[in-house]
Amino acid sequence: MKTRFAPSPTGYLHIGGARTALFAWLFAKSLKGDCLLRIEDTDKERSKAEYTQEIINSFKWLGVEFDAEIVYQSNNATRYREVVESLLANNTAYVCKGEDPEKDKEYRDLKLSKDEDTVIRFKMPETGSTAFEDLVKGKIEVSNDQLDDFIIERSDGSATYNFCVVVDDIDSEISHVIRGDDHINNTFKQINVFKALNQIIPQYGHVPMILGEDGKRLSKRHGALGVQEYEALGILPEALKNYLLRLGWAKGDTEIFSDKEMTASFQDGVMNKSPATFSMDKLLWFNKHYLDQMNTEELIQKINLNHIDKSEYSKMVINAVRDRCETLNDFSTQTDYFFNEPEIYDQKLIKKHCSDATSGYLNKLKSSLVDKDSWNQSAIKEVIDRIASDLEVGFGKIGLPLRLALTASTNSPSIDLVCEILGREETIKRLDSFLLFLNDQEKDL
RNA sequence: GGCCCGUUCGUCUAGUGGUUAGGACAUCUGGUUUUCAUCCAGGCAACAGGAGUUCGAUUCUCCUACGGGCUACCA
Repeated sequence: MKTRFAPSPTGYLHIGGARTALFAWLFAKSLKGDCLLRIEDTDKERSKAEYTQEIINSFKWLGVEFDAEIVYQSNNATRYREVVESLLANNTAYVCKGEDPEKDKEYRDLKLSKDEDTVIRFKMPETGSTAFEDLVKGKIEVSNDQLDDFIIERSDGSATYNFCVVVDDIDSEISHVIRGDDHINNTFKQINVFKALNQIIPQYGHVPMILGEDGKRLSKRHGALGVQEYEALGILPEALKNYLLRLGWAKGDTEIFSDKEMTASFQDGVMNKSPATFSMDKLLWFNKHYLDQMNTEELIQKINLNHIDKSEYSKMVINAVRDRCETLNDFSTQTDYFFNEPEIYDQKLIKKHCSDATSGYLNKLKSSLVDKDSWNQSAIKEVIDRIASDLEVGFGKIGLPLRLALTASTNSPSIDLVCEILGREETIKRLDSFLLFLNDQEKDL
């Protein structure tokens, strides 16, 4: 069996297209079949080669690998011409002059010759109905009088979408067409072309669309981000894939599916018939899950930050902050102060956590830290605890200013751990800078 | 307008002719905690509406409402 995904290169690959592709691909892979990528670039005005490249890159990143060569419809013009001729020959298509849509059918048996003022229309059956058994929606049927004689070849001699699709599906021997349900109405037209050509009609499965967080259909101009933008946001491909899979497909209550599990269980799950609303929150939850699973080396490689390398120091830093990161990008701000001394302190935080007494506390702490014989998390905690109880204040009166001094933030791992990782020298140095800063502040007041 | 598709907690969904209608995300509460997180425990919350079939419908049928799609010399 063989499926295909057929985007038109008129923009980047957005999340909806990616999901449809994922379903088509998974459907094929779960049945040990092939899935083809076909670029539908018959619209010369809007199709761009750079979009094609972007689409290809997006799939590469996602880990969706298509089989065989990419098919470009723009390469098939002669083939389409040939098939149009055969339709003309067996009288299932006709040349039409068509200024008036009402009168199109009057040209059906006129057998005009083609020129630059005419198009070629498909001769749709006028009675009966066209029906098919959809893989996800069940039986779908429409009366043929609803279908019109659509154009298959433009006046410039180029073929149109609903016709090209059929020719390519035949030539590529596509057995199953998995696509968005916005194509349901096209299916009726296409089925009739298959019939006119005397070819086997593939099986169709129409998957529902994705809606934006506001409930409106997701589109390029309506909040749909490109796959590459999720990458830029620090989303892992496995997280996006897993999330997309669960958006519209389910196998019981299971949420997490590895690549292998996806293909293994795809046929056992159920595809939903209704459109689903995209949720960034849930995507982020999947992302955190896959981030948690990753070992430190892998993580360092994926984070791809200049200051993070394979050193023990980097590893300590990563492991210290990973709990509070849900995207790859979060590691940037979360690790920054381990590599760069804070330069400015937030006034609001200073006001909130520091008082006149703070300098005194911190000076005491500093001298104890300087004298402390060992330098590790528990030893440092001991020192802070002791000073706090000597001074008869809570841990926060000392710990919070210390955190500010070292990280310029109120969001960091345990402060004793931060001290340990930073090292004694750096810790004292930052403490000194902060003390100086506090001193200057008092003068200003 | 015509045609096609759809409708279970706020969101993603499971599920069945008889269930306390289950899980996940979000949210709320509590616990752990030196901050922020993480983590753990618990709570709130749904079968669109109306007929019909049936001993019984969330489940089957029809209608209505609402949502989406198509209706191009776009794909």
